[in-house]
Amino acid sequence: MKKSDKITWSGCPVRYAAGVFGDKWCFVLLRDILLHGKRYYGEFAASEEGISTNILADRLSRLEGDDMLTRHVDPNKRSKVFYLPTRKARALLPAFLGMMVWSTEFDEKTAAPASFAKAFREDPKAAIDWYEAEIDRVNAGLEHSS
Amino acid sequence: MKKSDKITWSGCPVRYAAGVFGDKWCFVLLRDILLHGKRYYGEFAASEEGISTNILADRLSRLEGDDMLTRHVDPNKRSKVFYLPTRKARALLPAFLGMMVWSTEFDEKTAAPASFAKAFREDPKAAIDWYEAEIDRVNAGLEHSS
DNA sequence: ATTTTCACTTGCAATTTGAAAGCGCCCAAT
DNA sequence: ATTGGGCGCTTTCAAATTGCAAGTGAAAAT
Repeated sequence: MKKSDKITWSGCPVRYAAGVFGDKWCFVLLRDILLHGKRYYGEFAASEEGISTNILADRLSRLEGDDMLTRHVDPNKRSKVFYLPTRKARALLPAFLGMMVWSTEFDEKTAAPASFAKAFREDPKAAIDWYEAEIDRVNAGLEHSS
Repeated sequence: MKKSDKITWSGCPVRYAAGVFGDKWCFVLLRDILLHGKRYYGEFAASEEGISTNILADRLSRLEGDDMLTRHVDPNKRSKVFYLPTRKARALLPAFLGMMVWSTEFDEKTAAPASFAKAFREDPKAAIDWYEAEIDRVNAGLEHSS
């Protein structure tokens, strides 16, 4: 029985969000996909945080099961696999960027430039659109695939 | 050694956020404080999700250590304890409400009314201000205390 | 004085995590 | 045709975390 099977919580939006990505590694994976343009299993495995492969595989399949990612075998090199964010995952961008703004304000060691928070606060929609376009750009080379 | 001691991750805003509240129970506690007006230990312990008291105590002290909450003995009844959200915790409201909007869109079993998401999307600032005012109102009766 | 309330703490079994090794598939080179 | 890597997981097992239940000690109520 997987952890997610036990979470039968339903109704409360915060519980729902916690069930889907209220977990250190899901957080990091979604960041890599939504903000860092990563798509391949190997790219996730190589992340700075050093996720171990058993956890990585578990979280990827959980996110797939939650309709956040779709799994694809690379048609050009069928031993490689990539994951694309669904519309549902992409819709998290505003909340994710909101968290980033929060971190840049309260983490004294933040690596994010102040200009990011400023830009987001002045025109959130423009900032979101910029990241959306990035996601499209990264996906473009992949989404003709099975 | 506590879990938070090991997370020496610094720099990345998403990692920072994950370190502070990227955990099911921290999520739920912050929801109770920011959105449900809960302040007392006993109120958290009685939450629908059934957090066990050892975990509750651990998360409360972690959040206190992360400067999200301050702990206070109730001066009117010194065997009771309450926790107040700091400015840092309150600053999470926009991101939290953003997550709620996301959940109401993608959780088919959501209990949140569609009107909430609609209101937030039409005027995020007004929605945030409404919750801020609620927090002030709940705090008002408590914050003269030690 | 005694019991009850309340905020934790402790003990312990069960679950989850994480580092490392293993496995099977695909592809490239020989 | 065979071999050797690269790659995406899966397995193993010890260590860390969780969660239930019971316990503790201070403060209130009786």
